[in-house]
Order: sequence, then C-alpha cells, then structure tokens
Amino acid sequence: MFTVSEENYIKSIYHLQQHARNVSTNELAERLQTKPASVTDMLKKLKAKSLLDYEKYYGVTLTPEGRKLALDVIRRHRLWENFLVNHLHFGWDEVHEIAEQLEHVQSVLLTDKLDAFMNFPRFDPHGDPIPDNKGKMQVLQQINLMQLPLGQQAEICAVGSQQSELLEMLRQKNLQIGSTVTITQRYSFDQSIEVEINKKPSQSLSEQLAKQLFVKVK
Amino acid sequence: MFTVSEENYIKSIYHLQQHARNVSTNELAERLQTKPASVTDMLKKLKAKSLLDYEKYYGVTLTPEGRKLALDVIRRHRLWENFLVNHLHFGWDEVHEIAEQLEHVQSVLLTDKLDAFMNFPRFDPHGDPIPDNKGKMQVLQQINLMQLPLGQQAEICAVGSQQSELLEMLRQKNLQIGSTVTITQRYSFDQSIEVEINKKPSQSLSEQLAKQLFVKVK
DNA sequence: AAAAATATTTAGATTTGCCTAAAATTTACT
DNA sequence: AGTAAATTTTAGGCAAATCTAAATATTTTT
Repeated sequence: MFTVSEENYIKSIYHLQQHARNVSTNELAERLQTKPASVTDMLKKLKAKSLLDYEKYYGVTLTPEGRKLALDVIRRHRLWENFLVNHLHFGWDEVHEIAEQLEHVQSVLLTDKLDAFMNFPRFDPHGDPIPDNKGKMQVLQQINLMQLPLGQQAEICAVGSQQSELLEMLRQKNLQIGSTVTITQRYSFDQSIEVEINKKPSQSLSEQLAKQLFVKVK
Repeated sequence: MFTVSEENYIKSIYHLQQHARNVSTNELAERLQTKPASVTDMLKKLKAKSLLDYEKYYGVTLTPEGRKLALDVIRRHRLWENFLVNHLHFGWDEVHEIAEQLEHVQSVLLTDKLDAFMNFPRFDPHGDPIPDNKGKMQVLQQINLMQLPLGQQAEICAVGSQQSELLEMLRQKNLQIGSTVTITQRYSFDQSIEVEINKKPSQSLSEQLAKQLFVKVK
C-alpha cells in the first residue's frame, strides 16, 4: 500500500499542520532529519498519489485521503505505545522508537484486534488521544492535568490508560471521573504537583500519574 | 543493523539448510519469490558481511554469525505468532503474513519482554520450537502428535501453547504431560484422529488440537 | 569425451529514497 | 522598489534491491 517513508512524511505533515495551515519544505526536512531537496522529491510523489496538495514554493496541505492515512498511522503508533507500556511494562519514555517501527506494520485486522485486546483505550501513555478505526479522535477541549494553570478549578474527565495498577492508585487517592481538582503547588525538581481533590487538603501527585489525568476547566 | 531483505535471505537459507548442507541459488530464488540474478547479488553482499560462506557456483552455507541471526529472526517470528494467536485471538492459519512483518522490528528488549509476557513459550501455534534469547532451540526427538504413526505408543511431553482455552480442553479430555497415547484411526476428510488415552476407549481429536501436542515415541 | 541441458553469474537498467551543488523564487530589509 | 537573505527547486549522482538478457560454468546425456 504505502511505503514506510511515505507514511512518515504524511504523519509529519499532519503533526506540523496542527500549528500552521501550510507546512514548509524546511520544517519537514528538519522534522524528518533529511534535506529539503529530498522533501521536494517526495512531495511531488505524494501529490501524484493525491495524498496532499502541493503548490511549488508555497508549502503543502493534506487532502482528506492524506489526513485519513495520517490518522491511521497515528492510531497504530499510539496503540502500540499503549501495549508496550501497559502490557510489556516498558517505561513510557522508552517506547517511542519501538512504536515508530511497529506503526508501519500494515494490517487493519491487527490494529483492530490490538485495540480490542486493550479494551479500546482513548489515550496513549503520554496522554495523547488515540483515533478510532474510523479516524475519529477525541477532540479535547480537555487538557492534561499537567497543563492546568495553578489555582484553576477543573473536573477530571478522562484517564489515559486502563492499566490496573493505575486504576487501583486512583481509587485509593479518591480520584475519579467527575472529581474536582485544583493545583496548589508545582515542584520543578521532579515535576510533581500538589492537588486539592474535592476541596479536601492537598495531596501530592507524581508527574507520571498526573499525565494520565485529563481535565475540563470549570 | 540488518535490512529486512538481508534478514529474509538469512532466514530462508537457514530453513533450506535443514534439508541439504548447501543451498542453491535457484532454490533461494524460488523461496524468496525473486530471480536467481538477484540472489547472486545479495549472496555477495552477505558474504562480505561474513554472515555466510559462498563459493561461486557451489551454493551457500551460513556461518555461526549467520546462524545466530537466523535464529533471532525465527525467534521473533514465532513469538509474534504466539502473541497473535493466543492473545489477539487470530486463527493459527492467518498469522503468518503479519508475523513476517513484525519479525523485522529490531529491539532485543522488545523481543525479550514479549517472551516474558507470554511466559517463555517453547512452541509456536504451529508446533514449531521457539529459540530462546541465546539462540538455543528445543531439539526435539519429540514429534508432533499428527506425525505419530498409527498404532505407535507414545508419551505426551509438550504442549504448543499456554492458551487457557486449550489447557481447559486438555484437562477435560484428561490429556496431560506424561499421558500415554496411541492413534487408532485417522480420517483424511478433516485430518482428525482417534486416540486412545492411557489405554481408555478412543476419543476423537481435531487436527487443530492434535497439532498442539508433542509426543515422545516409547 | 563432446554436445545438450541446466544452473549460475555478469552486465547493464530501473526504481526508491536520498544526497550536494547550483539555479530559481520568495521574503525581508533598507 | 530594489537588493540581500532565506527558502525552495532543479539537475545530476549514489546505494540498495531488484530486473532482463547475455555470457559462462556445471551437470547430464548420448
């Protein structure tokens, strides 16, 4: 279907497009660790396959087909990251490279079965949303607890993983969907935070735990 | 480290070498679905990397290094097949293609963690032995139950998978490691067999079940 | 042992994805 | 607006892995 290289270009363009409507040749070259001249070559090729619109000198935008492919690759990547962390017990910081390889195994059946095996997780271990098999991704007004401004009241609305150890910990700390939280303190040393849960005295949360929690500002 | 192509050549040579000491260019081309001329090119390259000994016109043999790589690729392949069948619930006949892709994801850590996750299985879903992380593979005088000659008494000594559904079924049929079995009948229609277990009246076993059982001739 | 048949290698191209260097275009600045 | 700076594209090449066709070596047959 598509080569590893093609998939990587499309994925990178998708990510860069989040920040700007049009993606430049240089940005892409930078991100893909390659040279602008190589990017130009590939863009022509991908345009011919109508995965993107490319206007000489004026950057590039994904077509709906391109976007669909990007979401598919991202879905595979994030599902594998989830598997590596929650089932093979990798650290969430050591999975990226391996997931970069696994994401290019092309089999819709495999992807869907992996999804089902993990009980259709909606977020990967870094807190990023996982597109479903139709390419729909939780568009979150919701933000990661780590990004919540100090003192701002918010409500927990999602958890990034279904790992039993995590759920157990949340239960004990009395953190659940719907709980009201406010960050009262941040420690730059270890990125841990103090959080007031349902107006009760603050508790300390590690960065690792906080990254699994998603909140809606109240 | 090695390209996908290189790994596939080495793996194929290993398999073909089981039948003959020296592997010919044509055999390899046939197995790899490519042309003899392409094989010659690659053999020169692999010789330069000292993965194999190659004498122009006289075929090829793996060096110890080549054999090590082959076993590593085979290990990855069979571990993934195991995962696909026992955890993602693929049919054992639909996993080969996907495992062909997964086997080329290069990460020793990943392979070892996958191995541990599945509790160090010694056989894949087709009954083939899985090399351990040192490249040691169960050298079986042991054969698959399907290959046992009619009337020949034997003892069950291994099971090809730890899948709970399988173990449950074996328990109910009173088949366990150490049980004495004799095949009393074969049906070519569905490849099922009638087996006498511990001298009790025969029971019917499906091909799929029988393939999971390994026996030592008594 | 020579000729015929088969197998293997060499030579020369092709495709993919990348490179460098030079040319073209756009953007930024005075 | 016109030039300098930055960006992007083009042109020409390279390495990997493949191909076809032709040449060469081995094996089989007579």
